[in-house]
Amino acid sequence: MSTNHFIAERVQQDNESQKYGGRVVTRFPPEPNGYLHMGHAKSICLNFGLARDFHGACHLRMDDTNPTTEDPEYVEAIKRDVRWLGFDWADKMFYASDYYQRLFDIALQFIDAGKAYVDDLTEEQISAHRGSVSEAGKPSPFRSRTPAENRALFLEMQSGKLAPGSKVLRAKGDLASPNFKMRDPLMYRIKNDHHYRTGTKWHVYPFYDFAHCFSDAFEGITHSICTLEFENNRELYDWYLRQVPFAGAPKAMPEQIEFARLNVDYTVLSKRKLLELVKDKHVDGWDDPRMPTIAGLRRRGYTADAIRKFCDMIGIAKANSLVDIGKLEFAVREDLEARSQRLLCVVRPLKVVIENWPAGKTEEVDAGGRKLPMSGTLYIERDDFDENPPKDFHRLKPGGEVRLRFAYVIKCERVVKDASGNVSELRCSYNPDPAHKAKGIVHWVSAEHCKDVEVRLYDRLFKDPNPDGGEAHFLTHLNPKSLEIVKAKIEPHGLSAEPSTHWQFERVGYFFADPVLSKPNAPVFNRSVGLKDSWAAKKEEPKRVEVQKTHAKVDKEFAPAPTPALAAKRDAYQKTHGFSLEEAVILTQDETLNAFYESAATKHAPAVGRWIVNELLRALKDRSVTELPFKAPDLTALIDLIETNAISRRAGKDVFEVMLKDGGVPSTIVDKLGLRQVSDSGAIEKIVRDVIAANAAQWAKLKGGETKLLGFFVGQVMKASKGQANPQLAQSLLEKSLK
RNA sequence: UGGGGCGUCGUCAAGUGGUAAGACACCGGAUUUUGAUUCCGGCAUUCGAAGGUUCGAAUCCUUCCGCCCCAACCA
Repeated sequence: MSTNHFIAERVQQDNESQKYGGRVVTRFPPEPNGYLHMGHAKSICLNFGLARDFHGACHLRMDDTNPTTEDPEYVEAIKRDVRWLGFDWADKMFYASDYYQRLFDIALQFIDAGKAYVDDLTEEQISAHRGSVSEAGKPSPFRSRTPAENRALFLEMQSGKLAPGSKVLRAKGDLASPNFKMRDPLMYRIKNDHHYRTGTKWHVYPFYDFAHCFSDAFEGITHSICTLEFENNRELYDWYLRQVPFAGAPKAMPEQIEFARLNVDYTVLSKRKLLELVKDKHVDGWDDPRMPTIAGLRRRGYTADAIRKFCDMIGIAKANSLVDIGKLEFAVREDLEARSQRLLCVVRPLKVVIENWPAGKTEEVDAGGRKLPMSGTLYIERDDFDENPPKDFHRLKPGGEVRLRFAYVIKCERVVKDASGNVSELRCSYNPDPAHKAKGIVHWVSAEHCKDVEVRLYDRLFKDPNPDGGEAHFLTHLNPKSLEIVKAKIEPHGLSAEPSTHWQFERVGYFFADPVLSKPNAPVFNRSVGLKDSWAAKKEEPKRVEVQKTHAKVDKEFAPAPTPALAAKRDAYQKTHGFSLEEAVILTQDETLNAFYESAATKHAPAVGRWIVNELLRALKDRSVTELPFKAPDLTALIDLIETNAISRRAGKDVFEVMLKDGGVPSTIVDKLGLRQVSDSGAIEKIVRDVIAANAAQWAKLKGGETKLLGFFVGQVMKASKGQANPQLAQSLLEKSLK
């Protein structure tokens, strides 16, 4: 797993700052309510990969807080799949259900502290009370119950005597928060179902948000990585943790980091949908080779190495994306290419009789180490013969020649057809000279010696690249031809294939001896993936739609100035200092910023204004200018240094960074940093010469006409001078040297 | 409509003011008794759009556009 993504970077930073004392603990937290799929593989590779690369640990935790949907079968499947993918959680196997008591105690703490209450509202009422995007939530009439009352009620919820849905425990959040997750989140619900691990001990079960953050904290997780849809939950994650005096909080609290979940075209990756496929028998179980589950891929013949390679290829980022399934297939082919023994197998046989073959003769031909029996009657692939072939067809055609792989060249003398006009047999002759050349090669088996074998040709489960995407239900996109079972003719050696072994059927694809369907001497082969077929691609007509980009011009809209006085200034600034409308708008958008500008603009007003618009705003983000460690006159002084050419603008930015961080007087900072603009052409000329010498190859390219390299050279000169050179001067000297 | 995110090649994805990485796909060409593999070469004058700041912008500022997520007693 490569570790150059933003999450690894965050972990690295935390290590450097010693936020967790150098500890790195991640976790993979599946809920045992279904089988793991490719999306989980991405998360597993990420979490275990991080732990490995940073010498930390990755916990495997069953996030089992819902007795209704969970099952021990899934726990076993999950463990098997993680292990198969090549990861080891050592002794770090955990269950959220083991934390029920601790979680319950924390809930009691919330209650006693007046931070949680038992609510009798119905589900619909709670929803209605939550408010909307434009209005705050309304408090539940039960929000003001006393801690004692809430405690008694919560204990009663746990007694088992209450009906599910009759009461919930809620945290007192912020009903006015723009984040719905904060509007009195639910902590516990009543469920009287049997739990697969705790049986009937519990009648209240914690919700995800409440259980997950504390589970992480209990285990000392440092980086709690989840998918994008939990971004809104992060505020609540942090909030819950801060409410309880806890080891590490708030400084070393686990941090939740989100990344984009995996989407792959021509398939679905949601446990709910996969469960539907299994339950409604659209596939043959969770490990059906058409399923994108780890178990399905494994049975299809995909390897753990290939899946890990695929996860490496797609990277980790925050943009929603739909990955081309071809990438997975590439990873699979690459891996299988190296590890598969070769076999000759004719999937759709066409009989070939070699008329000049000596009657009754069997010859053993050498096929790279193994022997292949050859006789006068053969099978070749139906697709390898075409009566009316397209241009560049290298295979068999009437009167044409083709080489039998590892054997002789044959020539098609006659085509035999059945009553309905279908080609039933080819009459051929062979050329006994093994050195005789032919353009194409074809695989074959001897009719007399070959064996019948069951081959399962799997194709993508859905016809549509994005079965989840459109209006239609995903099942309507099911590919009716996702499985074709054929009886193939295989060379005798093929029968010895042990279950779970990988093979390449030459010119056809990679196949896997099915671990459950195969019998001794009767393997069943699953097609893992076909060979890359550039001939098939060539036959298809090119289809490429040019997308015309539209360059629409947009008019800017600005909010009116907050006060008439500011509105007046807005006009005045444009007239007196030559500001554009948008610059004037920014400088008059609020009183404080405007006051800051006014008191800084005692000199070089346009430059001061532009600096505020383009530099200060970036540094400010959501802060106010009053929080800055320096005052308006300091900014004036900085601009003065730049405008009078005492320092370069580039150096001015460095000074500004220091001011932002520690405050201080610009001229003092300039002295401390040793920044004085170098406008002496002799000094710059020397730097220019050095830079040219050090980058001879690029210089040659620039001389050759790659003008964009000029910027690169200016940059190098700036760097060499520590930002002190006058860039215009540097550029003109470079241009002069160019001639 | 409030909030949280995200827009870089057909598809993923680096890039953090100084030459637009890499991979898949695609297109050549070489080698080949698998139209596979391997090898070599080509593939973003431009980063959602438009303006601006700067010697220099994918990166900083402004406005606009598009997509995803959030008002589950699921996780």
